[in-house]
Amino acid sequence: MAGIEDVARLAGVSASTASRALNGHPRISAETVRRVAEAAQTLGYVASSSAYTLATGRNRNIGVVLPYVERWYFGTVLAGIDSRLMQAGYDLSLYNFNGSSEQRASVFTDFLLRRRVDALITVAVKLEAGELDVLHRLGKPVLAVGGPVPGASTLRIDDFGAAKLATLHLLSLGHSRIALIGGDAASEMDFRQPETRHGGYLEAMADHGIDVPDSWFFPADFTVGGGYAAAKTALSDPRLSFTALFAASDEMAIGAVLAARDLGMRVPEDVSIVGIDGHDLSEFFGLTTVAQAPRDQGARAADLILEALSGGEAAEATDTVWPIELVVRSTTTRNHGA
Amino acid sequence: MAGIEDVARLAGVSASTASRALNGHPRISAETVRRVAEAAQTLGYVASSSAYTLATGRNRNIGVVLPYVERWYFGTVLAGIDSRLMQAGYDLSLYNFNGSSEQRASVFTDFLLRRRVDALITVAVKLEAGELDVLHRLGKPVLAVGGPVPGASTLRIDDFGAAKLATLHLLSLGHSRIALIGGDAASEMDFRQPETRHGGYLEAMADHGIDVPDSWFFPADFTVGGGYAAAKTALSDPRLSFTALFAASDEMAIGAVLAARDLGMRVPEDVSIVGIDGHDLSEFFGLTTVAQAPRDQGARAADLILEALSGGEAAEATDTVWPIELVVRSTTTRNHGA
DNA sequence: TTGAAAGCGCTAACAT
DNA sequence: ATGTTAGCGCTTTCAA
Repeated sequence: MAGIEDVARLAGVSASTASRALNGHPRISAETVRRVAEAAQTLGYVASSSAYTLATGRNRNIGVVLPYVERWYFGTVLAGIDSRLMQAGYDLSLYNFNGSSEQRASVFTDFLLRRRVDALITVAVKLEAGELDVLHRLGKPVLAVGGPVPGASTLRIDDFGAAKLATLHLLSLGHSRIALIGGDAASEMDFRQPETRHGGYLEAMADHGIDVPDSWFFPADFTVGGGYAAAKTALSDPRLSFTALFAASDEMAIGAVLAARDLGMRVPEDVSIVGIDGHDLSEFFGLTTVAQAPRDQGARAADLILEALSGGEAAEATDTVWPIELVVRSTTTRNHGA
Repeated sequence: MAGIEDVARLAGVSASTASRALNGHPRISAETVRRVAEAAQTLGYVASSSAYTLATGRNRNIGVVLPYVERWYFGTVLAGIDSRLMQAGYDLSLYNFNGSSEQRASVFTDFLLRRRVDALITVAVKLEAGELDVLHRLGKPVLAVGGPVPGASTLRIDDFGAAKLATLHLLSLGHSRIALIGGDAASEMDFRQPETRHGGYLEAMADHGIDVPDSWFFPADFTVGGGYAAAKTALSDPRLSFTALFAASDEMAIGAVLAARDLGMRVPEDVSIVGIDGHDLSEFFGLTTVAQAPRDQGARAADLILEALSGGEAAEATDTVWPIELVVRSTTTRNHGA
C-alpha cells in the first residue's frame, strides 16, 4: 500500500509538504496542492488511521453505545447517525450491550479506554454513576440520545409529555379504565424511558381525578412478545374491564393489538390501544401513536456531536428537545360502554 | 491517562517487560506478571489502540458491511456478530450503505483503505468486480454472510433450496396458482437473495409441470410495506385468482397477510401465505416460514473470521452452509378450491 | 512556501 | 527473564 512518502516522491516534494497539501493547510502553492492530489489519486493513497491518530490525537471515529441493535428504535437511530457520520468522513464504532451486563461493563472498563473514539453517542441508556465517571475522565464529548444524562449534552423527546399526551387522548375519548403496559424490571435497568413514561401516564390520570391502582400496571420488556403477553393478562382478567390500553412503546402496542384479536376482541370497538414511537409498522396496524422520528434524531445527534468536536472544547452541555406528534389512526375510538 | 511507561515505573520494570507481561508473552517470571498486572490495574491502564496498531499492524477491530442496519435481518445478524466479537475483545466498525450508492462507493474507495480493520464481514451484499478488487488488494480475510462471494469465505443458507422448500410446501397442499412476491430492481442490485430465491420458486413450479407466466411475479422491496402493496395488487386482480402467495422474506409475507385481511380475505382459508427468514414477528402472525437463525449465523460468522485471523494467513476460502427449517404454522392450508 | 527532524505510545528485534 | 534501541506512518514544530 502506498504511504505518504510514495506520494511525496511522485509529486516531487517532501513528506511534510505532501501532508500539508493533503490536509488543506493554508500556505501551500496551488500548483503543489494539485500535483500532490494527483499523485495521491494515482497511487490510491489513503492515510493510515492509526498513524494519523497517533500523530494528531484525533480518530475521526465516533462510538455509539446502545443496548439492542436489532430492535427497530435503536437500529433506526443508528442508521440516522451513521449516514451523517459517513458523509462527514467519520468512522463509527458500535458498542452494543446485547442485553448483557457483562458486555455492558466491559464497554466502560475496557473498550472505551482504548481511545479509539473522539466522542460518544449513547442511545437511551441509563448511565450509572461509575459509567458517568469513566466518560468524564475520558474528557470526550458525550451526547445522550433519549437522555437526560447528568453533565452530558442530550437530544431527547419529552417522554413524560408523550406518555401524558397518549393517555390524555384516551381520556378525551371518554375512557377511564386505562391499563398501562410499561417497562419491567429489566428494562428499567437499561433505559430511561420506562419510568418517565409511566409518570406521564399517572399524571394524566391524576389530572382527571382517576386513582390508579397498582393492578392496572402490566410490566413487559418493550418487545411485541412482551406486549402481547401483558395485554393478554390485562384483557382476560374479568374483574378489571379495561376499555383502553396505553403501551409505552409501539412494539408493545402492536403485541397488544394482536393479543386483543386473539381474545376475540375488536380493536377499537371493544378496546382502544395507543402506543409511543411511530414505528414503521404502526401504519399497517392503524395504530394510534405519539410519533418521534428516530432516524432524523440520529442524524441530528451526529450533527451535534460533530459540532461539539469542531467547536471550542469547553462547550456547554446542551439539552435539545425533539418535537413529537400525536398521530390518530384506527386503534382508538370513543368509549361507548361508559 | 496512564501510559505503559507509568505502569512500568510503578511495577519497577522496563516498558518492554511491562508490555510483554501484559500481552502474555512466554518467558516472563510469574512474579513480574503479577506486579505489572497490579500496576496496570491501579492506574487503570489500557493500551492506546492506535499505538498498538501502528507497532503491530493489528487492529483488534473487525469491519461489518451491510446495506440496512435498521432492518430486522441485518440488525439481528449484526447483534450476533457483535456479541462474539466483544467477548473476544474485538471492536466493531460499522459500514452501513444506508441504501445509498454514494455511501456504498465511499466505503470501498475511502473508509476501508484506512486500514482500521483486520478483517471484514459482509452481510448479504452482492459485491461488484471493482469492490472485490479492493478487498483482494487489502489482503484481509473476508467472510460473506449470505454469500456467495467469489474468492471469499462464505456463510450462507441455501437460498435456492429454501425458496424451493417453501414453494413445494404450497404445492404439496394442492395449490398451483401461486404468486411470487420477490425482489424488485433496487433490491436486486443490493443483495444476492432475490434472484436466487426467485430461481428456487421457478424450479419447484417447473418440477410440478406448472408454467409460470411473468404476470405471477410481483416485485417488492423486502419491507412490510412493499409486501403489502405487492400482495394487494396480486390479490385484487380478478383474472389471476391466486390461492397462495410465496413471499421471498417474512417481512413481505407479513405485509401480504395484512393486505389479505384488508381485502376481506381470510388467511389461510382464502389464501395461503408462506415466507422465508424466521422473523421474530412470524410467530405472532402464525406465519408459515422457512426459518434461518440470523443471530446464530452472526455469532458463527464472528467465530469464523476470528479463526481466519488466528490461523495461518493463507487459509483456504471456506463455504459453510447453514441449515434451514420449514416451520408450518397457520397461514398455510390445503387448497379447497381446486 | 517548503524541508529536516522530532515525536505520538506502543511492540519487537537484538542484546545480555 | 529483562533492558536498550529502533521503528511502525503519519503530523507538526522549527528553520530556512
